[in-house]
Amino acid sequence: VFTVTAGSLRLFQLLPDGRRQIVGFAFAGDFLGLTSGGLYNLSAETLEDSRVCQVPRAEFAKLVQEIPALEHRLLDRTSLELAKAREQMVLLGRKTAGERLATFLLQMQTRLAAAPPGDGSLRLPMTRADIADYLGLTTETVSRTFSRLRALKLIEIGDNDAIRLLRPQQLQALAGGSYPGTGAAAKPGPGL
Amino acid sequence: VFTVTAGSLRLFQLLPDGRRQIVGFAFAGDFLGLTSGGLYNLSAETLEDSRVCQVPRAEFAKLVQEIPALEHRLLDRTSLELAKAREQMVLLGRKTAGERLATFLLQMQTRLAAAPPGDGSLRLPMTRADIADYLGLTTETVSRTFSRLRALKLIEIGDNDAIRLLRPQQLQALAGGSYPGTGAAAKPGPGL
DNA sequence: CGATTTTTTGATTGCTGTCAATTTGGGTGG
DNA sequence: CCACCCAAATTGACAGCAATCAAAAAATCG
Repeated sequence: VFTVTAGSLRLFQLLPDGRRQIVGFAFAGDFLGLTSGGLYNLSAETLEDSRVCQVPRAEFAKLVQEIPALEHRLLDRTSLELAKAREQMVLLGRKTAGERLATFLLQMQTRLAAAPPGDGSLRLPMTRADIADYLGLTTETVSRTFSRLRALKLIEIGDNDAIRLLRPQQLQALAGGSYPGTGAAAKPGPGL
Repeated sequence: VFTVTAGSLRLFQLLPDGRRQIVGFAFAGDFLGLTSGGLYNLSAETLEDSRVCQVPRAEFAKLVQEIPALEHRLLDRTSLELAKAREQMVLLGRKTAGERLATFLLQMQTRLAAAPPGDGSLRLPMTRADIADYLGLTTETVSRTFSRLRALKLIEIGDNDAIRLLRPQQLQALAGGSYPGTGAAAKPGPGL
């Protein structure tokens, strides 16, 4: 069980033949390690010099028993992670390359709002290959799509990896926010 | 907050232009409704005649307060859902149509192991369109892939929607189980 | 049994992947 | 400080899988 205190990690799974899917990135303050039965392990690698706080699982379990509020918070966080995972499923299942990258940039803007180079730009700690494996694309497509967004004047790419979002509202439109359908419960189905 | 007591539902999100991503199916015994802040709503529709048990959110919250063990169970379930969502991200981001369908059939075999028509076959309650929107494909591709698997003698399709998995081990190989990478924590990154 | 929806099959397009080459950037050692 | 080296990123040409467009066949329903 870990907490990230500085830096950033990529969380991913591999297929037997080496294909990789990055299921998320972890930044300072993020929590890792709930495995629900030990199966379903994730792998994690640092993206840059990082620092994590490690807690033995047994000790953590004791801590949870002593402080019920902790479990409450944990459930809250996990539910949020689940919701984000589902958003990502929408992205991976239904969005085009341009929409994926726009969504990603807005995500990163939200996540990295505090830290980056002061001015409105983002410094992405991950490589194009990481972004590709996160968005279900290839490095080449990611690169091409960056170029296309730059040509459209939606973003600006600085000398380092600094990226500036020029027209957030247009990016937002391109990203295609997902919708809460018509109703919360059973509607058009056969019968209930 | 709901619990499914009979039947089955599809859980999905929509994009503004109508594209749909089904993020999961719910069967008898499944739990719905943790929203972590109200944002991120899912939509749900029945796939067949179904029955759910509805509990007002306020009442549920009280119940949770009274029974701490309930929250523990809830966290466990949610963690499991998160793990499954991540598996699905691997499918959506990195698997081919054939691999997706094979994975799906094995999933359904696990889920529907108890109920279906006694003999080893599955009765899928969802349409080809639902399957397509769950696997990030189109109806046509799903149909074609079913035909291909049938031609390969990996499955058999009965009169109704009954499907029999002929060679589970080959399907398993095709599905490409995902891997727990090399290490659990930071490895090849720059430094820690 | 006719009407409608769902599924299957076919023809073609196109987005993204693959293969390949070039350019850029960062790090190292002279 | 600069030349060199290597990894990462970009760009180009081409191929392929799945999407799209279209139509036929099958199943469901009233």
